[in-house]
Amino acid sequence: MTDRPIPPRRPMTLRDVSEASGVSEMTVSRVLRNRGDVSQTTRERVLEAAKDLGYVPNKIAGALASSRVNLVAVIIPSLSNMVFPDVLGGITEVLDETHLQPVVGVTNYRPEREEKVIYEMLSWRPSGIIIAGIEHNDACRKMLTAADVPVVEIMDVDGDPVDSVVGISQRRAGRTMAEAILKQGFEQIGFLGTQMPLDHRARKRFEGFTETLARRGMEVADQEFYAGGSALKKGREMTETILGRNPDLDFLWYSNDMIGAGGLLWCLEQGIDIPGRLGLAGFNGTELLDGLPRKLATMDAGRRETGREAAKIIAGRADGTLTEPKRVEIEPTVAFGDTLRRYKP
Amino acid sequence: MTDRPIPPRRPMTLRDVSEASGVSEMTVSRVLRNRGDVSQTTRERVLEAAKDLGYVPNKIAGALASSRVNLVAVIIPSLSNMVFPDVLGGITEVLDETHLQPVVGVTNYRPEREEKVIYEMLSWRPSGIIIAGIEHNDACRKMLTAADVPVVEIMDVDGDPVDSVVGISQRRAGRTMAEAILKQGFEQIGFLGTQMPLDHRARKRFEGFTETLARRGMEVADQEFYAGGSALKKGREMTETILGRNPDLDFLWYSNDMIGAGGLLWCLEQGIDIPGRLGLAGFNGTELLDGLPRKLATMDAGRRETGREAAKIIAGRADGTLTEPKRVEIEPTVAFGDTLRRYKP
DNA sequence: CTGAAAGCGCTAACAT
DNA sequence: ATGTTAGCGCTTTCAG
Repeated sequence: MTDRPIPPRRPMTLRDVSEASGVSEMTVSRVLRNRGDVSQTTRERVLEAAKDLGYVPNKIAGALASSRVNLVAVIIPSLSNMVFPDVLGGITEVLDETHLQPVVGVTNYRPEREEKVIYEMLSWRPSGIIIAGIEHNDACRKMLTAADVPVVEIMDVDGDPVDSVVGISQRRAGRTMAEAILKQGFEQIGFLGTQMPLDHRARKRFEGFTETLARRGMEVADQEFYAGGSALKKGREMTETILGRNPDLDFLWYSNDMIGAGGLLWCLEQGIDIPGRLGLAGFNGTELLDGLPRKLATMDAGRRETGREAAKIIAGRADGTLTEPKRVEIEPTVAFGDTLRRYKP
Repeated sequence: MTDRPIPPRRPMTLRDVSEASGVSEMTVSRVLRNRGDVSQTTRERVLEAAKDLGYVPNKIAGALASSRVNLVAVIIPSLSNMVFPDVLGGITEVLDETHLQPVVGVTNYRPEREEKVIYEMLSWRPSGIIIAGIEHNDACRKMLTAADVPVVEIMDVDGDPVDSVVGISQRRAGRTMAEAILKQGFEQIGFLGTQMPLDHRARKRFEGFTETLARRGMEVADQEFYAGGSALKKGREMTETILGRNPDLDFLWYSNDMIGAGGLLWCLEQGIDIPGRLGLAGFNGTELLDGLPRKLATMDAGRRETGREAAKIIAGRADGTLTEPKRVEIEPTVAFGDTLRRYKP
């Protein structure tokens, strides 16, 4: 056995497949992209050679040459929020039918991270951007506009979108919830939410809520906020605190289902009559609520549908089917569950 | 005002910044990458021009020229599982200190999707791959090996890793849990889990569990599986079913905390003495459990730490600090909570 | 400290 | 149906 020096391992290229199959690089490229007419024989020969070598095309080179990138940037504030995985599910569902691929970036609700993530994503020249929220700082807006890429802002339609927008009106959601609560005759309403000045969606919801109360000459009787920790536990604690401070409250609205669930559990343990003595509602329409002792009222924000619609817009833009910015407002629906309806219908 | 035809909008390049700043493309490139010596004056001039134009470098071209990509592919089965966002948190925490960027791909526990995601990710020539699980089909293993990229398989160390591996031994976790349960004198043990032949980690855990029982001449008295739907609700239903069928059970082990929580809630409603009459335990050490009426026993799988260690390995490989494959076994710990300890310590 | 030339691995646009 | 040529926008390398 001769002892020839091993040449340094060079990354594999089209050329290797070309040589292995005895076909020009161009034809190999055609086969690998199912493009143009290639004879059945050549096609098979190439495919076999490629598979045999374990060849994976270099999309970096491909993208540079074709100025086409099949990536869709999805920028969201958090993964642990329950709602974002759902949106992502809707996006994936639609993109799976196309040649497009979602790529996720997380900002942790921090504007400076959002800026960095957008910059980073844009530097890969994606086919589209789906981004949570409609509030972005100037730098972000500038980048998104200048990039000349389809942009879909999601989960909030109250404001001035960069391009397309899909989601519920958070303000309207707040109003609708307030109306539902008032209609049931509740009057002393407490609000419990996250301490997040940067969660604009929660803020707008709250604004819509108070606005409707104000129109009837009412206001939120008490509020309580939390940050960090187990949302379920915080829900308990905040509920105990707010009711301790203000025993006359007859309704509690929670800014998300998880803290609402915590509150519900605590109230049941205390033997509080729900919803006779105290009504409760959460927000998001989380699946989780199905397993609680009593079904917490909530509001479905159409997360999955939001994801689907956003993805459809990007896909439409990518294949030229769609050329204009689009605005899709999703209708949020109140789920009364067992904790909001005081009077039997 | 003259009516000159607007030239077609061409994507912005280094050249535009070069012209705007009156400096060669090469120097602009140097400034933008903080590379080499550039005079303070030139640097500022370039930076201003770039910012002014809203220039975002084209990483595709950069990566092609330098064969350096700052992306780390993170491939996980699901986002709605609670555990993966935590791992991702650990990964991000470490990568944030570097120039590397995580990019997430989701497989939905489907091997054919895993294959596709790996292929797609590899085609972008990432600096590393972090992938959940150690079980991959031949095509996947072949790609991962051939790619000549640092690979870290996570969350399971029982098997033959492609390269590096970080996580708990799922089998050992099952054994440890069995020992803890037996030590408390429980004897009629039921198991409740997900109906997922492809969730190898759950399977191995179960195998370790039964193995330990077998060593004492015991076996799992009954089992129940579910697929899809609200885990909390399924936990309730399964618990009712299994206890209905087999009232003599004195312990239930759930393959995840969410169904465990459902079971716990149901049992408490039924007035079952926990853990006197019936012991319960989940798995994962989820934060969620903090808010339950009683604290469910569980096992912390060190998710965040797993993410951190995996990211450290990739970072080390990327900067040349680390050259050998590494194996990091994380120690899972039993959290007794209020539902496992029969006798006060 | 700055610039010029060559080329990364692929594909568009033409040949043939 | 297949091959040839000329870049894509950047970075590497080498010269000033």
